[in-house]
Amino acid sequence: MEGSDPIAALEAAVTAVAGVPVELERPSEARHGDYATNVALRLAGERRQPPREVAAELAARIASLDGIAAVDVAGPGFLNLTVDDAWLGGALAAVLRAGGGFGARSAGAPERIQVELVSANPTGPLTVASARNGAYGDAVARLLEFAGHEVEREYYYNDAGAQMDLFRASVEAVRRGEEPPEDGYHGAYLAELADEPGDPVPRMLARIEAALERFRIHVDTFERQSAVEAEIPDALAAIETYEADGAVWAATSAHGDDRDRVVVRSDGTPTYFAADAAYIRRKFARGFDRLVYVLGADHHGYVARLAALAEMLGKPREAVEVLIYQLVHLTRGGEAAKMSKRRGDVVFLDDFLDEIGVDAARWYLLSRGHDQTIEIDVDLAAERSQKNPVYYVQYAHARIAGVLRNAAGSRPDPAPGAALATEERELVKRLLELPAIVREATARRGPHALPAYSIRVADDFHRFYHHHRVLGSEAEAFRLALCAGTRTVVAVCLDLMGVEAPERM
RNA sequence: GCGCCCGUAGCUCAGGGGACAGAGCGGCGGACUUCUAAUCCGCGGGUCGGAGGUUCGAAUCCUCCCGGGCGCACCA
Repeated sequence: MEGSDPIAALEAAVTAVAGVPVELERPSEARHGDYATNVALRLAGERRQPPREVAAELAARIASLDGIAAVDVAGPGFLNLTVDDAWLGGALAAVLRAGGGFGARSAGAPERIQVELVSANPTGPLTVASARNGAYGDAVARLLEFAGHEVEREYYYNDAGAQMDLFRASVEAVRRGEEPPEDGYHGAYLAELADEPGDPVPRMLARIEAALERFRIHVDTFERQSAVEAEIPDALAAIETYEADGAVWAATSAHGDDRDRVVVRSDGTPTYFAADAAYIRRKFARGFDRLVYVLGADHHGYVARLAALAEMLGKPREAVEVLIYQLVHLTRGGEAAKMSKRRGDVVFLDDFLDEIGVDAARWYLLSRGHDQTIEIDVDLAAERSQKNPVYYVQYAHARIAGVLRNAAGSRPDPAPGAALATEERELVKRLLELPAIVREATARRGPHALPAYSIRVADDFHRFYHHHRVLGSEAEAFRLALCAGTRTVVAVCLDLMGVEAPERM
């Protein structure tokens, strides 16, 4: 792993000198060197020595490390390291050797992980709210796979129960030429479902699956609520329950929940939470080490009760991970667009994709932290699609692909033949950030770091490209290697986001 | 009332203990005999919601307050 992460290797070398873990960061200012660490400031306290004194002592020893051109003590006691060109060349060689696996396999102990995503009931087409769930959940799944875990994507849906009865009744009403029930479903899609005979639910589900595939989300397994409900008695026997007020309760408050939850109503019917219990038990029985739920902010109350269920089933509560994303607010022409499925004025995923495209849609939905609500003016997103930064990044990839096509026959060589220019050094250093970016994005379940980082990569590449000729220059071999490394890094980022890396634009 | 999330540039948002706070869009002004100008370069733009606290050092951590979003079912 460290063999393909030059930064981690350098950090390990400096750590060996300092005696405590060292993290290198990239200073915002060029005069602060290539990499900086505050380790001397941290050590000063425990050594009861002035920080700059500690720094000076460490600097002398770090300066003799392989690849270090200079070490400066700055400010209150920062150590600013400058690496030499040969080190950067070696690092670039490591990127090229790793190829599409650069930054991958960071998981110490690979797990079997299930990511449950979208799980919208098939009572209508997917909306943009589900699109955020899907884009986010799928990106997290891709990150986990990239880290080396075995990941399965699952979609859970209701195929029986009151809402589905109402949905079927709404379709039936349309077939009879009547208005759907007052509290039923009303979209134009009902007419299409009514045109064909039989149960509309499987066809609605097929349409949803097709929309997800178009959105580049492949669901491995679909789980039906009716199948899960059949296992409710077994699940209730496996957890702590008691009777009170004529109902059966699960003792979730003993496991971190605010209160206990009813699992069987006083009329004898099980609650939705009873199905949750059966479902989570079934998931564990299928052999997953970790269960990831991707849920909207309106479900944040589930976190405690699902963890409680895991504990009651004898699993560590950390084995259930509930990822909460904030809601998507859509506006159209300044007016808030309604998101209820029972109204006709919703924005469906397919329409959204028609307007702004799959790449821009995925990029846009992933660009914000999942803890942040998103506001999208649908008209604006469509109108300004050319200005979406996704094209800026894709263009970098296409540009490189073009150069490499034209360079056919010419051999890349990551060893610098001459002193590297500023733009070349900056670009190499940028590429080397990928493993840390990916590790952190994975650990924090925050794929929004990827678009932010890939913009910086594209930025550094476009600047390099503008200032330096690749083909026919004296530095052609090195620059071709730099182009190849950049293409790899951009392609890895785009793939983790589910965005295409085009060869031409 | 209780719980979760969020207040950073005109707008949409990054940054989640370090050195003068960033990007995109929008505004203004420049650059193509060129491997792709979907590019590059420059200018302007900020009480990081407010007040305390911890720290050598706070947009970042803690407390309180203000403002916004979302939840607090024997619904699904």
